[in-house]
Amino acid sequence: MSKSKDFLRTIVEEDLKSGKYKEVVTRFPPEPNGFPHIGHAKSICINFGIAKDYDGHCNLRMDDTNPTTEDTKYVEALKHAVEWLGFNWKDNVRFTSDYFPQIYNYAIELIKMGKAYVDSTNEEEMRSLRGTVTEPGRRSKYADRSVEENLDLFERMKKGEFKDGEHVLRAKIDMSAANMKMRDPLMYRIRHAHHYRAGDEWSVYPMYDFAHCLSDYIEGVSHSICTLEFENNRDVYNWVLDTLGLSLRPYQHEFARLGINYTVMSKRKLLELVNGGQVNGWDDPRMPTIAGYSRRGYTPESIRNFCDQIGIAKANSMVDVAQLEFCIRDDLNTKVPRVMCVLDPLKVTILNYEGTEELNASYYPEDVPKEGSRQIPFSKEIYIERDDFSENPPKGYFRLTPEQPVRLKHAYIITCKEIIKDSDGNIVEIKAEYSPDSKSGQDTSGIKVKSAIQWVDIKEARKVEVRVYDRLFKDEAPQGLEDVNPDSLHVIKNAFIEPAVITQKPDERFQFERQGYFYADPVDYTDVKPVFNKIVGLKDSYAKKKNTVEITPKPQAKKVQIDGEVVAMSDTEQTLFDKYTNELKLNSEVANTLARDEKLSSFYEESLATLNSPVNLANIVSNEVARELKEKQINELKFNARQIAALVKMIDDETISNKIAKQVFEEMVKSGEEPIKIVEAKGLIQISDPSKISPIIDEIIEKNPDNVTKFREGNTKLLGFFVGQVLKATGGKANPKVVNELLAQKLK
RNA sequence: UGGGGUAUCGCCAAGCGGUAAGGCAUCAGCUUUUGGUGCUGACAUUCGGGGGUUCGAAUCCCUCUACCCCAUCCA
Repeated sequence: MSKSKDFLRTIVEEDLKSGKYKEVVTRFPPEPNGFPHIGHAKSICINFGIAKDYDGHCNLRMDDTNPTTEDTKYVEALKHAVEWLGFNWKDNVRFTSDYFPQIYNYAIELIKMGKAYVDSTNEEEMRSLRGTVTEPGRRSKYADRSVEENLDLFERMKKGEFKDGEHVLRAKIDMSAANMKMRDPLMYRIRHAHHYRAGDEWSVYPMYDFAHCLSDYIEGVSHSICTLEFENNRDVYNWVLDTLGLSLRPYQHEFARLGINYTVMSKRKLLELVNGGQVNGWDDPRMPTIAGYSRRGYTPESIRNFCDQIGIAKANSMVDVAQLEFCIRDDLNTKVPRVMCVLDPLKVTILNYEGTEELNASYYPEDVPKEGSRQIPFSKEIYIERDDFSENPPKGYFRLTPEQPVRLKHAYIITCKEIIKDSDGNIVEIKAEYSPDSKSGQDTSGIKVKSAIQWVDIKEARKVEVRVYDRLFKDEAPQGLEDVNPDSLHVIKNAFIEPAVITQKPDERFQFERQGYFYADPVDYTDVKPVFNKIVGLKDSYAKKKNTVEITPKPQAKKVQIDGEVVAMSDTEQTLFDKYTNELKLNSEVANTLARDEKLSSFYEESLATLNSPVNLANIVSNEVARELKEKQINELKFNARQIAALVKMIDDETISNKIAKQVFEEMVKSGEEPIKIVEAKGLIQISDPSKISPIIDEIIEKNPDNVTKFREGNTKLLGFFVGQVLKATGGKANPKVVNELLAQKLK
């Protein structure tokens, strides 16, 4: 649990601490128009996870405002996905469609306020009136309709008096807004369609932008978490709630959606796979759907863990599928029984063995703290994996060869005596001999083997079907069907497994020793015809080494960045720039910053009138003041130019250090207090007396012997560490220049 | 092109002016009757590029670049 907090949890914590909300309420709000995939899992883990972490609650809400795409079967799949992942929603499942009456009333309220109007422009014209990203839009002629007319029209829209598309209800915001979403967004459209839940009651349906924020509000949601593509919609979200005067309301926060390499996540592309027959339905074990992972054998824990590991941020990213595979291996490693299964059988006859015996074997290796064992039948004729014998072994081969004995796991050591081939030269059988005194657990043979391999007794083994999956796409960032891997499914009809797996059924998931993790297919498995899905292979450093092709070292060409052209200065800016560099001796960068920004230059000039310290003044104005002026006007600032001059005066006098000056500045930004008062009140006067600083340094040096050694060994960047420690100990008041000098002497 | 975002190791990702966390992947070594697991170690003199401010910058300022989102009566 030492994991650092993500930005959402940081926000939630702050909001709880500040008392903005008493309780955190989140929601998972999918539209029930498709099957949930692992991207939904991320969202589920975030929303339910945050609610759980802060003792709040999370609702499951179907965002079902579009009657033409939604269906009950998706509602069920979504509910099941949340449950499968191990989360509980508060009370019943919510439906935006249940809020239709309330949402409708809010629309009426907006009309009455003159903030919404019925527009009867056709679709095409509306698009052209909306303008483009660079050109402002124009309002339609219907925007001036009276409140009464709007009310009347809207009611008749609801009653079903108009055809689809004849009218819409729009918010009256700003047709020239830079944010396209704010150009009088649509709030209602006419849809004469049957809603899977609301039936035929409604002829008008609210749009996402209107319904979502209100649904969040109605449910008392505090943190409305969604993906990055809704960033632009946030302004509408806020506009609706603010205009309606709804207080104690939710705020929207966005995170980056999940991408995994060799995988597609879009509903449309997933649907193409299903419809195109590339996979066998939504729950095909190769699909990145919850149903697919579940059928494949992934555990809810592993998916949750994965969502935890990848973190939450705002950068678009592509997670390596290896991270997911690690999670399922990691989970199953400590849980699942080990059994023996031969996928590609090669017959071995043990010439010197007669009769049969039962070998006792634990289901779990020593490092897994679980109990349980079974009997494994053993006799003269067994199967081993074809891969585990090599007539002409490559270097570093640990398994059975004509010269090299091998242990049969849980049984005896065997040695190859004869290789039987068919007329084509294919190996069909191995004749071997066993060492009677090499029995597992009581080996006195003294024979050293390099490896222990899995095997099954031919007579007692059960035939099983094993489905081995490879990644669905051959491209790391697949675009569509053209990138599908044609060999993503291998069905092995004649694999052989030890009988206890079928008769004892110690679990549903197994590790087939040395091969990977497998899952009894929940749909097709029967005792008569057992079917197993391969969940994931074991890590295989031998196969990896073998397959290592000399990858041509990429040319590592350091990417050259081309600098764009800087906009030329205007004449006035140029004059100012010249004055700053020539008369005031500012460096060109600072002069440039100041000269190009009218707010900054005027602020600077004003401060200069009070104090003749052009360079220091310029520095603080072009750096610190610039930050405050980015989104504000000068008259919105709590401090003024005279106060900045007073602050700089103290730096010039060496009353305070630059570091303290920044601290004082922060305070001025917040309170507008006089800098001198702040310095006095907080006792921030700089300590430059070496005799006061010296003992503190001694103490720090004494407390950090390791770092002192490292420093003396040449790790000079540690000087910063020591300076930091001393400054921390003095509340930032020590004169850093003095500290540096002293430190350099003492650490020598 | 206006606006809104984002850039830290091969892939994720912390970091909020004072020693560049952690996970995955990779590579070594030890352990091992799974070429698994476990353990140990290695793996960013540097944070998209360039400048500036500072004793000190991934963090503050300026500037450039690249990528993502927005002009559905979808969500």
